[in-house]
Amino acid sequence: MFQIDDKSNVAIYEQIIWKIKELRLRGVLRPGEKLPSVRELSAMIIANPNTVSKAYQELERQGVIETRQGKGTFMAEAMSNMPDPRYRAAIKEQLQRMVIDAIYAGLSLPEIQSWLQEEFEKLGGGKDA
Amino acid sequence: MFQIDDKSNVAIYEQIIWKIKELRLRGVLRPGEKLPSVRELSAMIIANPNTVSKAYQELERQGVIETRQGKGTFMAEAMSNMPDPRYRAAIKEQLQRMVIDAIYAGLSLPEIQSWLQEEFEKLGGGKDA
Amino acid sequence: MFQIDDKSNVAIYEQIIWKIKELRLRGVLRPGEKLPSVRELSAMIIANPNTVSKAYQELERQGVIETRQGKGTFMAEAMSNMPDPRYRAAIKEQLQRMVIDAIYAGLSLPEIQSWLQEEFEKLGGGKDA
Amino acid sequence: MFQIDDKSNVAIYEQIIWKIKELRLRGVLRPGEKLPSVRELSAMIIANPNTVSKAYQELERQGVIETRQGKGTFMAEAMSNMPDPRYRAAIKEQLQRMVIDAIYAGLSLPEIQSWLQEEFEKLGGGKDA
DNA sequence: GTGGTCTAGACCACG
DNA sequence: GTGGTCTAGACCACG
Repeated sequence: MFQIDDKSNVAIYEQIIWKIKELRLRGVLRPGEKLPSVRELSAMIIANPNTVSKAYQELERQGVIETRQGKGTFMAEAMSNMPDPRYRAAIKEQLQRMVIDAIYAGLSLPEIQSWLQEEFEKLGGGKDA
Repeated sequence: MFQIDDKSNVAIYEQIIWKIKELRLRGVLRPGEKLPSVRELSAMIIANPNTVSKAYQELERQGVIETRQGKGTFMAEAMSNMPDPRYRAAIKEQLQRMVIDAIYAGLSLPEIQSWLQEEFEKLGGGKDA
Repeated sequence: MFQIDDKSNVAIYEQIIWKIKELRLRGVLRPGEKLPSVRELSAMIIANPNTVSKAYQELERQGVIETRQGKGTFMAEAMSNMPDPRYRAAIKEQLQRMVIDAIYAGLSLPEIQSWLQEEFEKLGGGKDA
Repeated sequence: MFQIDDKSNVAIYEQIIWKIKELRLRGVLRPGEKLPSVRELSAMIIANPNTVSKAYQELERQGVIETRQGKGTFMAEAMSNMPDPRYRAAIKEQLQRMVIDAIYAGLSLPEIQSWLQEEFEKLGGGKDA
């Protein structure tokens, strides 16, 4: 279920965040579903509990998961979209950098477009799988 | 010509790298053109010369710019595309993360597609502007 | 284990790079083995941490070592050979310059051949010691 | 006759030194032959006269060329070998670094041996062509 | 504790 | 004037 890349430049806690969001979008994790505890997940992926904890805190801040005292951590019932304009701007910059790198890697627009569509479909396009 | 965001999470030297690639793709910087010296650019963007130097070194390693001893730094004549498969995989991951964030931000596929096309056109799509 | 020559014309960070590659080839450093931290090595060889850091960064770029976030730096598992033709050309030039200097120093072909063989054997000839 | 690589990491004055030694070893430049003046050579290779001057000074110091006041610069009559042990040690280090790089580039001993022999023969092996 | 980034500034080789 | 190397040291993210 869970693959983390030790050697990646992307911080492990960020990999966890993206992975959980991805699993949510793909319908593998469902609303209200219980997540592994910090200790369980850190054991599963061989990471420091602090690292998992940091990921969970950030996910909670974003409304993706919820902690219920004494009961554990759960996927949120609703998928919160954050229509924060600053957030949109950040994504646009992410896309701009990706496009620059892509052109330098010799990728064509149709190629990236097909990747984009493929990813969107794999993730259900937000249609709350 | 050159805007650097102090408060960004993206490191200054990385911002410089992307900016120079962007200006190259948009045709603002042309093949063989002389770049500002390390000291000049660091004065322009109010950064430390070492930071600019690090960006220039990485750009040289990527074949984007060239250093000629005692003469300064120049845009490379040819735009090197790097058909390195590892590099393509890294870009695909970049795109995957962007899509996850985009869906969570409530963006639709058509919206991102139009952003993508817009960016590609703005950057000449590698058609060596 | 680690000797750096202060007075050499070869930059300290380059000496570190060659030394680590040499120790790897001689089997002193083994795949997956933990390297001294930047701070430790800089203390060992009495150099600035930044200098060691620069060497480590270049070694990582070449695939010789790997950095794992917050865990330290490790020898890569596999020895990456880089069959980059530009790289081969650079080595041939290195050899050409060495031969010119050798002839001017009055060295004969058999002498250099025996040095070459000796070095190759000492380094295991890439047979992944 | 003379090729200098602007973009090489090897300093231009060092390229000139190696080139003149190479031409001498290959018999293109002969003992006692007149060399182009500093100004002529700097014009030929589009370099700064100071750069050529530095190369000539170093070549003279090594006994490869001779300056005769008011007459110009000439190849030395005899090929001076310098059996300086420090010099031999430096060449051995040069060879060691080359071998390390070669193994990392996936080159085999026979390959380098054949390169070595080839170069030696091309340069007359010091047999004062 | 670990490496990454950045500043400040020195010194030097090269051109 | 140009970039390359190095020192000294701060601050921070990550684990």
